Amino acid sequence: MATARTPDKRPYQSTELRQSATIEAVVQLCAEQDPATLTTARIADEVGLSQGALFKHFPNKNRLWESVAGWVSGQLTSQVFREADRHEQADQSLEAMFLAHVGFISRHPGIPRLMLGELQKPSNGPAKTIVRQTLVRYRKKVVGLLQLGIEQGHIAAGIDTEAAAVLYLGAIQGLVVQGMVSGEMATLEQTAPRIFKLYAASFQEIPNDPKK
Amino acid sequence: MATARTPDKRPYQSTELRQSATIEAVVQLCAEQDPATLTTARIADEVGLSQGALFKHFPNKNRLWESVAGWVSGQLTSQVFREADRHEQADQSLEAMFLAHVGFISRHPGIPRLMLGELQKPSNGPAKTIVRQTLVRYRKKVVGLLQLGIEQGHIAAGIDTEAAAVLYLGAIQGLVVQGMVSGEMATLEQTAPRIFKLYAASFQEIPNDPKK
DNA sequence: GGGAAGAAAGTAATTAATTGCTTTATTTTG
DNA sequence: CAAAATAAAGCAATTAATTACTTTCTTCCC
Repeated sequence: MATARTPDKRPYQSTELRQSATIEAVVQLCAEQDPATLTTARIADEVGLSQGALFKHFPNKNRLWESVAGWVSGQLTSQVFREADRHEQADQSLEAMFLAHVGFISRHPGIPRLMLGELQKPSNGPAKTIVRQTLVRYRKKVVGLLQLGIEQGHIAAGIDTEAAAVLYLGAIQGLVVQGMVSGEMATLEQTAPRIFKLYAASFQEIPNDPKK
Repeated sequence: MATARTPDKRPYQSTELRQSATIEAVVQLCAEQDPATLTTARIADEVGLSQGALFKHFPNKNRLWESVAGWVSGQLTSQVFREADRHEQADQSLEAMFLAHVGFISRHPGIPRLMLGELQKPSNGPAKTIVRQTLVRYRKKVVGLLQLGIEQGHIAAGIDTEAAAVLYLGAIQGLVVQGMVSGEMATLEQTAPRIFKLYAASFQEIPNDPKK
């Protein structure tokens, strides 16, 4: 008798599709809610399922968080690193990475909350490990680019590359926190170039050589 | 018959003393536990009270968090700003602030978790407002010092002071996140000078004037 | 001063609500 | 109709807050 209540949405979907839809729903929800307070009921509601149905696609909540962390790590790494590989000069790669990273966050405002929330957990669960390894890999990439830039002669030779990598990630962090304080995550991309320009000034090869 | 079990501790204490003891216990606990998972029972246990007794001194949990946020704000502001006022040159003030801030965090490793945790909450409760206002005031202080430094001739004139203030806070953020990733909050003070040196290079007045 | 009177501070037990997760029942599909 | 997927109800555990009651400290009056 009663036909489908949501006509355009197929009521039954494969576990694979439900999983990716759930992960994206979590990322979406984190943009407006503290991840720690996210209940399975709220998540299920966002996907369009009942709370119990969620556990047909994920064995438990922890595994769901693990999947979310994996998705974030993969997306962030691929999108940012890809942008870096499109340039020859290391300093240009760094700038492209920076802007791509900020853009990614701007498109998914919940991700800083997600990653910071994981890092805050004292227990070394799988999700936290994924986030940590992602950051470690990211920092190594930055250090590598800085050293390449030194070899290319575009970055000052005597620079503290480890510190510069920390400051690089810190610049993004500061931008994000500033966005959280002001409540406007939308204007991030607007401010990002100004921050990077200043950051780059800290290791720029000073063209004070008036040999000619 | 049985005398006091803890001889040197008076069993009954004033609400005022219990309040400050509770606040410090929370700050202490945040160093090893996610603030969101802190229960009133755990806090009461740390203070040495029963769970119910806590509500003799705080009307509810929210007000307790509000008090904690106020304490953190006051301590951070007074300790860091005091250090800044001990120098004449603005660039020296900035460095002293930076190191004092890192030292304060190093002494209370739970505070970044506390502040970030509050900022992550979407609701604009009193505690979040306190944290936000503290950061806003902090940033204005940094901007003011940067402008003073420009007037004094120790900081490059054409600098983007707003961006430099964001990068200043970002440098601390990056240091903290780096500490959380590596799990060692103790080595913060050791790395801090390297980060600040690099940061300062981004706006240093370039002594490229070989007039003599 | 000393001793009731009462305020303040403590405990243990209980409450209502919420949580992650499980189980039962219903519906849809091939 | 049977298998598979979903929805709904239920469960054990945990939470902040309240209760009823006891113990300690303070105060005030004769």
